[in-house]
Amino acid sequence: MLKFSKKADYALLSLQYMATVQSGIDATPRVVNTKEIAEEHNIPVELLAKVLQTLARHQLIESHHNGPKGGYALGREPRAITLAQVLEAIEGPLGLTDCSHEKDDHSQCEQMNHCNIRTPLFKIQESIFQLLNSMSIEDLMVEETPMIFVESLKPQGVPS
Amino acid sequence: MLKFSKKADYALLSLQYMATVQSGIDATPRVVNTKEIAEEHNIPVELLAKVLQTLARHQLIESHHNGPKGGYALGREPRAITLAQVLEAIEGPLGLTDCSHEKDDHSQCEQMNHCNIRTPLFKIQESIFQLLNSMSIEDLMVEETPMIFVESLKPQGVPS
DNA sequence: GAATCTCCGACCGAAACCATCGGAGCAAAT
DNA sequence: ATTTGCTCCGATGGTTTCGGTCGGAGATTC
Repeated sequence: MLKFSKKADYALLSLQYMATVQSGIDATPRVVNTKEIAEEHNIPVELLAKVLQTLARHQLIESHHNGPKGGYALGREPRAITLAQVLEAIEGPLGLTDCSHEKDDHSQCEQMNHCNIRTPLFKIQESIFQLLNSMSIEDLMVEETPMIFVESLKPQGVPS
Repeated sequence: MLKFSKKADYALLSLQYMATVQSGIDATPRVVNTKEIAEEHNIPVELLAKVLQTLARHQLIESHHNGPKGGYALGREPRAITLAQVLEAIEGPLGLTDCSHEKDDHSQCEQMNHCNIRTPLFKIQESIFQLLNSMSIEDLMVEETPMIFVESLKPQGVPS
């Protein structure tokens, strides 16, 4: 539950990689191609290509001319690319429920005609959005501790 | 993306309904059966049955004797049932990535041998957990404004 | 004791997702 | 001008998850 799709993982990995690679170089942002990222992270090239295409279509990255020396580079500075933007580009509009986006009609949700949990769920949704919007690619560029295990995912005692 | 499954929706609806129904009655918690909930919210009975079974197995609700007059009731007070518990019961252990739970070995994640986004993602994950753990069934029992549309899901300007 | 109603586990089709393949277009290098 | 290597785009297949359905087992009421 709440798991990112692999495409989303690949997108985040790629963006972080591109940001790291071109950091320190001010004038000429380095162009990096699909194959390089794929080999670096050991993911299938063709699938990654599709992910990068999608990111380019949403202008999160720029495709620098075809042919040799071609490739991608970040479209903006890392800080200006939020995680919400990335996820939305890859997975489409995000929301906890189906009825989050039906601006036009709410006929879809007839099955829950007496739906009483909409409002509180929207509040949760809003909090998650805020969280994902507050973090950018820049925040992914931290020195990495090799392996961290989150031990207790279980709720530690019940709020009473 | 980030969407709840229908089973999760059904679970939350049911719990909220059971909590509402038995509120005001102090001594004898009212037992409610599957059919009643299903008809109330217009969802398939058999599927809802499975959801309730799962909830019972995780002791979020109690199954009161079979036969006529049988049914379910909340296992604890609404405040003691967090959303995280519900989701985890229905969907299994929740985490943004696959490598969130591999306590034993990390062989699974060979494909991302140079995975550099683990730590920041775990931070996001932790925040979401905290959020889902801070809200309980009780928080779902609010007076409902008939229909609310969240208008702007899009990021409103970029943090610079 | 029979009937009725419930909980419970097993089963099946549908849909989404991951991954793959082939081809077209284009710019740079030769 | 030709070749090379890369980006793009569409169509396709296999696999897993999810939504939904079915029949059986157990208990209580009449």
